[in-house]
Amino acid sequence: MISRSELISKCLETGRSATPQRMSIIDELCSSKKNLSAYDLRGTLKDKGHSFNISTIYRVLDFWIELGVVHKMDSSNTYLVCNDSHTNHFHVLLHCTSCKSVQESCQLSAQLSLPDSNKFAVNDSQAVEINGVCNKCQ
Amino acid sequence: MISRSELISKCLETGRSATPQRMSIIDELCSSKKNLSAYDLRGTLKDKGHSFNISTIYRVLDFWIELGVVHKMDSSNTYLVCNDSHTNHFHVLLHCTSCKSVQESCQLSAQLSLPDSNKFAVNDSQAVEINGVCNKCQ
DNA sequence: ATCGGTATTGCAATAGTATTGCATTTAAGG
DNA sequence: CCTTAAATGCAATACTATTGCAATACCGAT
Repeated sequence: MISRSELISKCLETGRSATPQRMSIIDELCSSKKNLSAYDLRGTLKDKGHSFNISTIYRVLDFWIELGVVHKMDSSNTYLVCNDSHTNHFHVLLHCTSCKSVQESCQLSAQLSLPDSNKFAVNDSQAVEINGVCNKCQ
Repeated sequence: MISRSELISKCLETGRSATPQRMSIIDELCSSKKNLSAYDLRGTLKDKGHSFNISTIYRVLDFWIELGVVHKMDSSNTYLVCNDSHTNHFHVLLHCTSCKSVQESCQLSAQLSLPDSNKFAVNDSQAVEINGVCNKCQ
């Protein structure tokens, strides 16, 4: 998982501030075992004494997405911290529809980034979601 | 594009009815040049004299998704008719973030369906979305 | 044709997700 | 410090989706 100092470096590199809100929210998402919705995140943070407006949550999530640190799972409207070293900005997330876990597949990532390159320019820093059943649940 | 009689056959095969609502909604989606949201669909149908409750729209869309005829684009909450012959139920949709067009990539579909098979069982009849810029927009 | 049971749809309330404009506060360099 | 651009708070609103129950339609058996 990405470290706190790496997160701060990423902010500075792009000339953005590592504000308390941004750090609280990413810390919470980093320490969560599972992906969370914006409202989930607001709830758990509120329980810990940090009350943020929902618009702040969304804006901060968008901020970390821009920096390539967070991915949104569109099929469930949840967010998760990208768990690799960010050398490859195209990720495949295997979402288990039974236990709801999400794992990244490096194998698939590598294959997907190559084909069709001259016909369709794949955007950076995106994640595709594939639904299925993980080996534990099979 | 799938024909009206094929659609009806699919209903009968699975013991479901091809009701007027189901046929109107799929007809509208078939004739649309682009993917539509549930509320878009309700709006265009209303303009043509068919007023359906929004819950009916959602239920009918779910019905066609179950039959593998419609895909949902989770990143934009829109729906589109699957434009191939349904021999392969795993589709990759290339979504142009510039012109919003969606095209299916058979090349990618074939690759994605194979790897990791013993570790992660990919669900049938799903579509993955990849954002990028199509060759027209480049 | 009619009946009866199941599937489907309508209704409208409600839940869940996300954005907006503007006021206020904070961060960070000079 | 002071300035100003960036970030956040607020709260209204828009957009997306689901629910429970009543009403209606479909369809096979009679």
